[in-house]
Amino acid sequence: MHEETKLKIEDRRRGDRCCDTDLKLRLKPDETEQLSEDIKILAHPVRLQILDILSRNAGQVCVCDLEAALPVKQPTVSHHLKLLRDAGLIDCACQGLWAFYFVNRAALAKLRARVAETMKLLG
Amino acid sequence: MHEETKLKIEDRRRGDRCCDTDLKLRLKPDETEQLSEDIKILAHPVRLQILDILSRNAGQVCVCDLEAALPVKQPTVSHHLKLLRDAGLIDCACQGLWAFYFVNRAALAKLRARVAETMKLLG
DNA sequence: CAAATATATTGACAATCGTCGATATATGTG
DNA sequence: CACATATATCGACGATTGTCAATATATTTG
Repeated sequence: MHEETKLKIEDRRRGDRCCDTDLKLRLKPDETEQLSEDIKILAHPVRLQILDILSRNAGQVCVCDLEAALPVKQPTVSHHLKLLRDAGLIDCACQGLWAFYFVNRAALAKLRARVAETMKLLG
Repeated sequence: MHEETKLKIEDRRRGDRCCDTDLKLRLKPDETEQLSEDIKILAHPVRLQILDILSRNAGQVCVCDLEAALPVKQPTVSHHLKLLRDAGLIDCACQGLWAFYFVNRAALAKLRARVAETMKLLG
């Protein structure tokens, strides 16, 4: 089906077989998988808003404060907090009945750098 | 239920009512919605790989080249290409039987800037 | 026109995600 | 202990997403 010598893309003409091009991936499959997983965390308005709020009120915001500020109910807030926590982007300090959340600035900076680097590569 | 004067966060004690904090959002709901929508486009390994390939082979890659390089079948490749096209991040030039795709560098740069700005804000 | 090829589209299906009511757990109050 | 409050977890449900076989469309060749 394929010729033995590969067809250069620039020589491809009408009727020539295609798919003989050997495209290398600069991003390795594993890296890509991991990166898209990380980006997914940011791809939700509520999670962006949570990060926005926490970034300016470190350690001073409890779950019900967030619930009051966001368009979702408490279990949903807790759900998104858990995702952000599992991703290492936020953390919390329990104090009495409350859980005061804060951004993990180091982790967020690291993610930011990785995203920026990748996007620069792609653009 | 709530006192008339709001409780300062730093004065909150055990048993005090919470949720009286008036948290302002730096990111407006509409912006946040739009931004998360844009980020979602990047949150898939196949789409990241497509951008990776196209960025180094502008106008030289057809769909079946991509199919050969990616772990998904042709309809799925076309599907992701359509999403990227609808988002304005790529474009294509049809030539005979082939559709040669390329990255819209201006659009990607614009998205990159917006993402970077937001992440800086959050960190 | 008939056959071959490349791509897009459709439709079905499974998997994942987002949401919320209900409930569990933990802490503090009287 | 009984009660109230804050948060986490569970379970169900609908919405969205990802995938692919099948098919449609378009182009080119003979």
